[in-house]
Amino acid sequence: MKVKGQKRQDILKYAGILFKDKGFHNTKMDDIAVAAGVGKGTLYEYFKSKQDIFDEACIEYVELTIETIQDVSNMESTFDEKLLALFNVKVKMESEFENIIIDNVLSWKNIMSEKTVKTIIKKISEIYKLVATIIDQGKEEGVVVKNIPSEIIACSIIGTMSEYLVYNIKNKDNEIKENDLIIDLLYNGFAVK
Amino acid sequence: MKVKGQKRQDILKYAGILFKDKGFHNTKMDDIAVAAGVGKGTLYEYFKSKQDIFDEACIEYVELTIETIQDVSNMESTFDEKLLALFNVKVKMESEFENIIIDNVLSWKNIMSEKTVKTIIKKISEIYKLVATIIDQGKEEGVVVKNIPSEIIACSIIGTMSEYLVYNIKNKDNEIKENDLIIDLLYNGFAVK
Amino acid sequence: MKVKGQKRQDILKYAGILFKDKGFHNTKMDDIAVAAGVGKGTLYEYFKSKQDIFDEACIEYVELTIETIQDVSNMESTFDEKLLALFNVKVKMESEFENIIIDNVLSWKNIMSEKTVKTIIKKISEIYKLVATIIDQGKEEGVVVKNIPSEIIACSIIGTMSEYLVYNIKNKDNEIKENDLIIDLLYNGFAVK
Amino acid sequence: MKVKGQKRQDILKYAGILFKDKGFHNTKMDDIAVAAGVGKGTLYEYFKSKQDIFDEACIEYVELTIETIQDVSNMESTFDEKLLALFNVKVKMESEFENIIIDNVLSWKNIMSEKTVKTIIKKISEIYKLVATIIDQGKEEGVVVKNIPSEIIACSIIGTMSEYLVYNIKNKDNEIKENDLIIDLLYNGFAVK
DNA sequence: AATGAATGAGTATTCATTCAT
DNA sequence: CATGAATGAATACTCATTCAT
Repeated sequence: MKVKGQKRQDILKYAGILFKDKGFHNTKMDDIAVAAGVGKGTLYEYFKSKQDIFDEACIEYVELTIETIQDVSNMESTFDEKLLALFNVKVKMESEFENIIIDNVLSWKNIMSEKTVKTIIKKISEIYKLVATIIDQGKEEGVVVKNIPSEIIACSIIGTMSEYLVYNIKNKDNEIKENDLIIDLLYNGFAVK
Repeated sequence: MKVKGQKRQDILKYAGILFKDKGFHNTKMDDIAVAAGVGKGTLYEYFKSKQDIFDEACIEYVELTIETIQDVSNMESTFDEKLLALFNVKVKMESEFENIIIDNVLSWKNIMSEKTVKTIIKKISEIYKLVATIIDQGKEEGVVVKNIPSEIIACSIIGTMSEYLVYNIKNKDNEIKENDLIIDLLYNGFAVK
Repeated sequence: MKVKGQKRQDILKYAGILFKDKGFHNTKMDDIAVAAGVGKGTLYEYFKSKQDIFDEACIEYVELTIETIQDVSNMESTFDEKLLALFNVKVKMESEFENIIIDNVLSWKNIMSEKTVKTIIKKISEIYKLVATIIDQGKEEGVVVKNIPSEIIACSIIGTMSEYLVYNIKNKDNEIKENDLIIDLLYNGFAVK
Repeated sequence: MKVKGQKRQDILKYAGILFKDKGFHNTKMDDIAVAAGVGKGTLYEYFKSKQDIFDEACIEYVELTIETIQDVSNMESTFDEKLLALFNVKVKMESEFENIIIDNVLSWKNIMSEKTVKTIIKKISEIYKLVATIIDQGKEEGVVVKNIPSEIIACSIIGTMSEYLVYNIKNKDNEIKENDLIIDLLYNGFAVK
């Protein structure tokens, strides 16, 4: 079983798209083979099983997410700018793979192998840490309160972001601007001052 | 002295639990029959198909959620108390059926029938409206800012709640208290004043 | 298990109609119960099984056929008239129960019980004998050749009749008249004299 | 060195035998797979469904019948010889597949697909035409009367043949000889001259 | 006697996986 | 390396039969 190579990447890429569109059980090995432009037998040259492809595709996706957030984190920008970038990057991500993995690792535990679930949970905590890093920058810049742990703030940001995207599902293309109320809400909360 | 329709309710109840635990495709009709304590054929006396059971179980769950939130909304309490209740009620709900439905209506579109997806989307907007009603009360009480639409605030609350539960997944039994930082975050945001 | 009674007759009658219209396997016990206007359980008060109903209905039908031919045989008529009557009676019979039984006892052996097949084969030979009796009358009248056994002539008559009905399937209502070519054929054959 | 399509032919052949022996509903896909010496899944590589196999097997059989009769028609023989050949060929056919199809296209309409029924009815009319051609030859030879349409004479011949075979069911191997009474009957009828 | 709700044995079909070429 | 024809385990659903009322 080969572990590297362009063909392997192709399979993962097209399988990922199909899993996203049709779910695990409605995606057939035939579909994947056709989409990836290889013979059905070839899938088994690169992967042990359908399960295996699914697991790898999920990990692949999470890693892509991490890279994207890493990119945001690495930007030469203020906290404010990065927060906005995070929102808008998330929009793009969501529209590519929806939230079947990140938001549902736990519901999907019966599809992913135990081992992959663990891998992904670990990777998700990386995402939290990355977002927390960005928040730490905000604290250093003096725009974020210091008395709340960054990871809890990350919770609020990621959760609000996700929910807002569902709420706004129809206007997927809309970019979030810095003066959007949802941003104001994150910064200032809803309490009357 | 069985109540008429009791058997139907039993089937829905146990099917719901199984779907939640193992997903649609990994739940077999046999499993449901055994769990509900009826013969396999009996399932088809009450439901047209497995699909039908799934759809009804989902609707049932969403309706249960609505009722629960309705109860919170109907409480003779301040906004502050209701918000806390919402958090803690959500904890209990989640631990019973996770969020496979609400958060994923759109990803599940290939499992639920088109008709049921529409029904559920309508019902979810009821949830938003109910939460918005609670927020309106907060506005009347003068504790919630009036310049942000209640539904957007609902987004922030529901999203933060969901994410916080995932973050806190290991300590499921922990009740959220009024002085929890996550509540502070919702009220005041993370901006330095 | 009751063996007599109007309700039993009703069941047989409606079951016969359904078997004829839809075949054995496509006729459900539910259908029979509804058609006969009784409860499903009641069918089992009068019959051991679906198989049993089918067998009895077949026998019933063959007996009806025999009675009909008996009636023709008993007519106060010449051979010529009886032959014509036979043709036209057959038309009516066919249109009521097609030829699923008489013509196919052997093909249906897997549906009818062995015992019923034997019963019916015996009854069919009665039909042959009845037709032979009519032919004997023709011999006595001096219109039918005496050197061919009546049962072989019966073969020719019954076979030609059946096939002609299939050939003429579209004009079911057409009565065969004494000057029809098919009758001429039976009397005189196709050889040039 | 298997011929392309050989496996498909095998399936059809063995399915045909089973359908003939046990009927449509009593022939299981498992039976066909075992009889044809292939895996159950393989059946679905070559046919869409059980229905499809049945339909094709029926058509196959009718085509075989047509070919056989065509062969008789093509013989370099007199009408008398061909008529005899027809009788004896029919014996062999019958003993291989009985008459479940030809005689019953109409009763079977709920088993065969509508499309196949139409196909077969068309093919059966070919059989009539073929037999009529043979009769035409008889007319040319001056041994068959010219005032009766050949297709009606075909009716008489085919019907008498079928019925005689049922009558003679026990002595299947007996060949019909030119001086058999049944042949005399067809040529000269039963009328006293 | 009459019923019909409950049942579970029985079957067509699907699809991940194998392996000869 | 690559393939896809062949496979059979697995499963939703049907319907004759039973039996408590």
